Amino acid sequence: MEVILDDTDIKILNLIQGNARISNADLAREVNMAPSAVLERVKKLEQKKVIKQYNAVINPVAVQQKLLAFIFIKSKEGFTCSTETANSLAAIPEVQEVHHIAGEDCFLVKVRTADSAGLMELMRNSLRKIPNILSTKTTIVLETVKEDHQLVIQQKNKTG
Amino acid sequence: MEVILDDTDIKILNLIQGNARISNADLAREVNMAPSAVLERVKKLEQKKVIKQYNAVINPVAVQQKLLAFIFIKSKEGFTCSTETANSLAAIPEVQEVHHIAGEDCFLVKVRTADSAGLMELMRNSLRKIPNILSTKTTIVLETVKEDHQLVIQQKNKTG
DNA sequence: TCTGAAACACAACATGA
DNA sequence: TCATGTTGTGTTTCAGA
Repeated sequence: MEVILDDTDIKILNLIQGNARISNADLAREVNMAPSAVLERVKKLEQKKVIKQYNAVINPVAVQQKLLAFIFIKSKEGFTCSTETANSLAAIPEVQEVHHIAGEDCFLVKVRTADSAGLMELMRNSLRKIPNILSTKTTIVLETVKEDHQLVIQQKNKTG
Repeated sequence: MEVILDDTDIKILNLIQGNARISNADLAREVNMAPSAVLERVKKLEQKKVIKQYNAVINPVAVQQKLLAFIFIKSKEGFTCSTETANSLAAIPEVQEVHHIAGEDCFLVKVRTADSAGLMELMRNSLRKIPNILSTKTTIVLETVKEDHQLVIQQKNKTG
């Protein structure tokens, strides 16, 4: 099912993606509509899964999650990269992202742990237990300059 | 400044990170406190930047952002990896993440575009304009199995 | 740092256009 | 799909412990 979004929807998405706790009343003021109409649109966007979730972004350092790493994983299935392996990776709480990628490796995984010892433990315990993993290649992040998951949502041309 | 979080704070963070729009009243019920006390804690967590932001997570496909890629970037400064280059990368709206990484390459960048043509355009226009970039190595994501930025926040032992 | 109370604002729903 | 109006609930502030 294709979702059709008009300019008002896009305006709402752009406002809400950077400030999920904006009140419906404020949202209504920003787009010059009645609150009830805006609420209806937001509910519809949630229902259609255009809005997937509302997250509070927490400073990892404040909660003792100081290490960030990307791990490239090669699996036995080679080209096929079974969803089973992918799901096993996804089930690890420290794993924030699992991507099936093009190229020699099968998966790219983003993990966050307290420190290098935590990463070691994760690799020894959680990863080792997943069958079909052939090899891993870990890239440690020294410093994160930007980490923002807001999308660039294009408004349609009003003259188009 | 070190931030001290007690178990109530951690409970609040765990609740709010998965549901940023939870009402303060519900939050208060969950932790068995008066709404005013919870509000005070949340405000403090925001002020201390433990909570950095409230985001709505938007389905990229619904807003025509179908391509996800990771780009490894080698820069002329080699080992130093100037913050200037990092900031130039961070300034590109399609760039969601910029990490300074250990190893041969300098930066790992996560980008989201409409399609491969959009990625091509980004590399030709935005990246080409940044001096000091020596080479890039792009990894295309075929399928994202998991993408969740919630942290694993550990509660302290009540018996400790 | 918490509770409790009180004023105000908002969310949510129904109705009708 | 939107505006208006009503009701119940939530937010926010303040005093006091």
